[in-house]
Amino acid sequence: MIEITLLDGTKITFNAPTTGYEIAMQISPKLADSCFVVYVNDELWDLSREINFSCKIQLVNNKNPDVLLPLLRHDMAHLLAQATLELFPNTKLATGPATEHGFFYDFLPSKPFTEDDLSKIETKMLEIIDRNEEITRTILTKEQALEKIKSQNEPFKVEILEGINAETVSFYKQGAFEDLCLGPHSKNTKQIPKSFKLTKVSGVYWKSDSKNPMLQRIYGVGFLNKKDLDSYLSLQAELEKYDHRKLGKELNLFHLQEEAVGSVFWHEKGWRLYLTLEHYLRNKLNKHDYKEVRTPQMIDKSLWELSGHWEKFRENMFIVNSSEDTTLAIKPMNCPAHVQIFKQGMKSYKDLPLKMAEFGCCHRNEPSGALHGIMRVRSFTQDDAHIFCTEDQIIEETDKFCSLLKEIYSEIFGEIEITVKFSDRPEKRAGSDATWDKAEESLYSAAKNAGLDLVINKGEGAFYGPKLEFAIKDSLGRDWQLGTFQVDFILPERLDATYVGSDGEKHHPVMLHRAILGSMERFIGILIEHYRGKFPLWLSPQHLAIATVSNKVDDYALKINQQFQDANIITVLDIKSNKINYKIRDHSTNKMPIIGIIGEQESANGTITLKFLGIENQVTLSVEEAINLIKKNINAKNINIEL
RNA sequence: GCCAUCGUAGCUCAGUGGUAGAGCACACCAUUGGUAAUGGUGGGGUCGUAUGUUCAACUCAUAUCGGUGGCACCA
Repeated sequence: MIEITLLDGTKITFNAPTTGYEIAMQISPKLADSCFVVYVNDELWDLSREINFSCKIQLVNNKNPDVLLPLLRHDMAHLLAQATLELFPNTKLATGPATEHGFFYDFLPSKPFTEDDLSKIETKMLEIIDRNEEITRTILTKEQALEKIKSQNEPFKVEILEGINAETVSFYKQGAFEDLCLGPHSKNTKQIPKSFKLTKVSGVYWKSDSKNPMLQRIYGVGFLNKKDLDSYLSLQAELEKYDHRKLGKELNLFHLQEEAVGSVFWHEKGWRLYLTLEHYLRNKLNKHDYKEVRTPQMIDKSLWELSGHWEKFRENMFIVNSSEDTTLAIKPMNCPAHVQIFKQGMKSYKDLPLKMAEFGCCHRNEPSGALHGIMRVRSFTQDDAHIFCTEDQIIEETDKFCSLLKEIYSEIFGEIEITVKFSDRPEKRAGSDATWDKAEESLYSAAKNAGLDLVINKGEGAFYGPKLEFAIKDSLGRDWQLGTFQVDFILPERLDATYVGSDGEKHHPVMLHRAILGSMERFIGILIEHYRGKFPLWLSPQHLAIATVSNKVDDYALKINQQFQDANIITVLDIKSNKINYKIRDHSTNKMPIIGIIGEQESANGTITLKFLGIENQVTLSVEEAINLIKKNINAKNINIEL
């Protein structure tokens, strides 16, 4: 006898093996119809799979969207593969899982898929849903499965199967399409909602390895219903408006052009933003014992050979042959140069920790496909610093860094979601296990101590030490690394940096590589998207537009413009002969935080009317009051204007 | 670098095998108007670049450069 316990504790008994579907039918045919899969003792099973033991079950229908959605997306992936094979029979299959918003399937097509093919495939997918094909599961031994797949001439499936460590494997079949798959799946194709859309086609390397042949991946997005799909699609369209490349052009912050691929032309407004950030950061560094330096842009090859970069990083370095016997490299990073400064003169343990900072301009010859607006460029400036310290100082320095970073991020962003990854020892590494134990432990506990939620990134550390990576999502959900903190036991030794310890002996210091913003370019890109171009007053490249109602008050406007400028307020004087309506629209669309309106009333009273971006109320103040109000908000780094 | 895709005026975009068009922006003229576009006139493009097919190429083909979406890369 089989006893089935339902979620509410109800027990149903069967004399023979049953299925999820039969159980649901016993409760009500309507329920059975609405269900997709069933939890059997916390494992998801197909409804048609035989249950031959007593267990706890939970039927899954669209009241369990978190469980159902990934399952349906997996159904959609199979549907995609089936449709593609029907249209292009010579296509070879790789894999096709569900993703965060949909699904994909990887194929080796006989002729490359183009975007035009997507709509054909999509139509075929809808057709298969209407055919209402039963989805069935069969179990084969590994040998049987291998024979089957080989007869189907599916080389990638063979490779997948060979990598599976199990005696039996499952296949799922719908119509003529059959796929090696763990499952579970819905009962039939009719159950798959028609709320999906094929979005893009991309080349992908088999097993994500660029040495392998390139397959083609077809991506789709999929949701429980049409409404969810539509709201996802319109949200994506909305978010595109906040792309930093679009806003950078619209707000006249910077541009890129093909004669300088991967390098930014900063326009006046973008550069003002850059300088504001740099100035802000420099003040922070001064308050935290950092010493700012400046190192050469081009350094002889011999130093890069010593540091190991010539061997490991040469592909990405720009090389300059300045004469027949001299080869210089434009620096791709600042660390070796900072070590050179450290090495000047004799250092004592009393000099440690020594924090050397540089707004270091680096060049890396990134692959063309990696470039992305100002977020990934070939010429960029790191807010770099290296902390030379003893092993015993790692914990405290990590702690100080984390709290400084948190302070800076919260001042700049206000509320923002940041993920912190902790990358520990990779397989290939330098240094002893004892050293790694110590480095990982100190970094981990210090980060925890600073209140950071850590995601463990197993084996992803640098070869010279563990690291913390601070990452953020852009407006379209892409992840970007900002800050970083890395423990390095290797470079000081390689470049022979030493200090004299209290024992009178020479020792190699530990080097902590750290950046808070990461690169100025990427950070500004993130900042543009985060604020959607509407920067807080203190970061805004311009503070106040002085707009006249008519040319009768030009003289007054000129006079007070000078007063604001004398108070270090960045103004734009607009005495053009446009109507005030036009001027307000113009400055508002350009995200000017404050518009100062000057008409005959203001001129007569020695006042200015301030209108704040996104705020209904406006105020009329004396020029002096207005200056104080603006200065107050700038100095307080308020995210929103406080009147 | 790889797969797909795109490249027309400063910007956003339309367009056709017979050497191009709109709106905004810009210039000039008129208007001096109090809270998100005042009206008129005008200038501006060898249609990314090169080669080819053709009587004729912005349109078709090939190559190349650059952008975009992914993949790989980001020590």
